[in-house]
Amino acid sequence: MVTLAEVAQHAGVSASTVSYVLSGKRSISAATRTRVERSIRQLGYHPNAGARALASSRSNIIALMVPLRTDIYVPVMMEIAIAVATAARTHGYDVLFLTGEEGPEAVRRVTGSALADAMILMDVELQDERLPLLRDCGSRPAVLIGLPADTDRLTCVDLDFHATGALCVTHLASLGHRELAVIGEAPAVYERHTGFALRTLDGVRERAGELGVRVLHRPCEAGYAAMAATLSRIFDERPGTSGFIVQNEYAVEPLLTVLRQQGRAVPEDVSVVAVCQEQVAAQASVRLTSVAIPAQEMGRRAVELVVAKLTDDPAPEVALIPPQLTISASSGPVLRGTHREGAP
Amino acid sequence: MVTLAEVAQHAGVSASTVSYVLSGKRSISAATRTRVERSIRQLGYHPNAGARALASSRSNIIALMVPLRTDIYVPVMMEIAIAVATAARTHGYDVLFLTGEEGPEAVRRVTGSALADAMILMDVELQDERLPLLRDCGSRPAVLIGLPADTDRLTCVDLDFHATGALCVTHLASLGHRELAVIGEAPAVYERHTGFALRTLDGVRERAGELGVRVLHRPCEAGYAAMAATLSRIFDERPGTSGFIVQNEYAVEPLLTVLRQQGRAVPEDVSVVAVCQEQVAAQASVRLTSVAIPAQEMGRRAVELVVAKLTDDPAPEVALIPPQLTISASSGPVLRGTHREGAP
DNA sequence: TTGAAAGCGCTAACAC
DNA sequence: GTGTTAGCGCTTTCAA
Repeated sequence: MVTLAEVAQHAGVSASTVSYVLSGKRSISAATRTRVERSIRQLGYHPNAGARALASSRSNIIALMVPLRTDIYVPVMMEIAIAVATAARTHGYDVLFLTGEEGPEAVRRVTGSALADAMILMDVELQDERLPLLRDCGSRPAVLIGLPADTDRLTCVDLDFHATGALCVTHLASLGHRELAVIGEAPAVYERHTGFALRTLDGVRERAGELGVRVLHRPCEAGYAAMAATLSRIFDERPGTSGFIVQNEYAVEPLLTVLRQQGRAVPEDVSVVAVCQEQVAAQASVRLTSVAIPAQEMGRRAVELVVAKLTDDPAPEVALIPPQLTISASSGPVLRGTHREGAP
Repeated sequence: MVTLAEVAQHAGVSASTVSYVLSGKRSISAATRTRVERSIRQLGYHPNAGARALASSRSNIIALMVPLRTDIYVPVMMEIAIAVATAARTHGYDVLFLTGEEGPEAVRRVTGSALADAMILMDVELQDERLPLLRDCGSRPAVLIGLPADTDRLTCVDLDFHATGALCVTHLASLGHRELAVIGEAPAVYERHTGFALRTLDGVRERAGELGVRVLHRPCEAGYAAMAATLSRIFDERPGTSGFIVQNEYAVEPLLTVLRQQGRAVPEDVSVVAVCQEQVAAQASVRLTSVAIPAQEMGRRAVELVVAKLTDDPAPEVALIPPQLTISASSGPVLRGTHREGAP
């Protein structure tokens, strides 16, 4: 293993000079810098991470806590995780991959051992048990991807799901739809008070109230059978339903398929607006009007906020990303008054 | 920050005693151990990771390199990653999350800086450019999830895809199918010589040769349009095709849908066997006869192998997991000689 | 069964 | 612009 001392000797300078060439924390003459850099390259020197962390009390590691659950759509989680890792590297950080399994204990362990300089948490619940810990140890900054109920002294990034819900309703209402249904995430997601699902619903209801349209909300498990059952109940209760908002990637294709089987054409008979990953909207059997989950941007901004807090020390803030509606083939104006029962 | 020295003082023992209580590397009297443990708890002590890494030259971190690509099914990647992280924790390791983006340079960086004690690589290609580096620095063990062309001095874990391909053919042939088609991964996956896709194909062809059945292989992009085109070509070329092997999670549902649209009933007219994640097989619109990708087991075994190499120093080995065929509703005996063109 | 002390490789004052 | 040096907090000989 090549050490800094060996590089220093090889270049004929002191250890601190090598260190400063590496960190750029003080000015170095061009000649010295060149010499040192050549030695580094020739010897294949890599600074020892442990030593550096010990001496500087900075590990250059950001911990990322991902949920273990798979009822929230996995590709989005992965897209965020990869965006975090990629963005972190551009700032000189590596990413430690923690699963939610350990719960709050992981926060204690990682901050306590100075393993990571900061944390990014995904899948935050409204009353998350990890939050008190994060609020305290202010020295180790944290950024949440998601929005808890109380954001006091917390930094958060998320899609503005409230605005997203409202936007979907506005779009459908503008096409003339007066009876809407929200096909939601699996019941478990609501039961554990996941912020994004509830906030979307709030936005939907608020705007629906303003515009005088009716809304029915139904959580939905993955799969075709579950979807068929859900749709039956919806049309039983509200036969006039003509607009769907679906926030559940696993439910998108089942929804389209079951509607087709029932002889309801999209968008002639019913319109569908999805809140989902862009790829899902594009590859569905009907190209979907949708609000995309900006996973990459969320990951990238989380890193930027973390790095900012590590560098300066700005006030906590909540960064909400405005939703963008992409209008495509699954939504259109109300065309027919009645649904042709049993039509092919 | 509480240090080991403070714990020692609080417990009235020397620093080394505290260290040995923690590591268990020498015997400690029950009384001393109790006293030290109490102090640790009272003071909320967590060993400093950097200091520990520096002194012991072990970081207790395993680096996991995940692919950036999303043409291989993301939920499987995530399942493996989570299994790795979970298994690693049970052995006292944390996981560093590296994306393939940096390529071989990441290997150099992580091993050079002693950031990680070992590496696990996913999405290995037949001729992977990271392999030479791994073979060299023998001190830092590596385990591949996947199988490159040359496994000399390398440790690998993977599903036995060759046997998987053979197993699928055997099953379909035993049901009387004589003309098979393989719906494969996206062309890009084959073009970059990804081992698992090619090995499956080898297994399919070998067994098909032995059993005298014909096989057509078609890579397939995600989406319904691509699938419709692919199926047309297959049935044009081999109208008698009655058995499908699909190895592409993104293609599963499109395949079933397009077959249905063409009036080909599953399994009455054609049988389908999938090589895919268990969840996909279970939630498809027809419950699929399939060989599951044992993602969790792969992740877990990769960690076990890494830990073993870190502990003892066993010879490199290749661990292939035998495939398990689950017979379900999508495969059955050949029933009809001819396909009813245009039937509903 | 325990303690004392010498590093591990690097950073960052403090000197010049 | 550069060198000297005192730690950072832990592990692990060596001694007792």
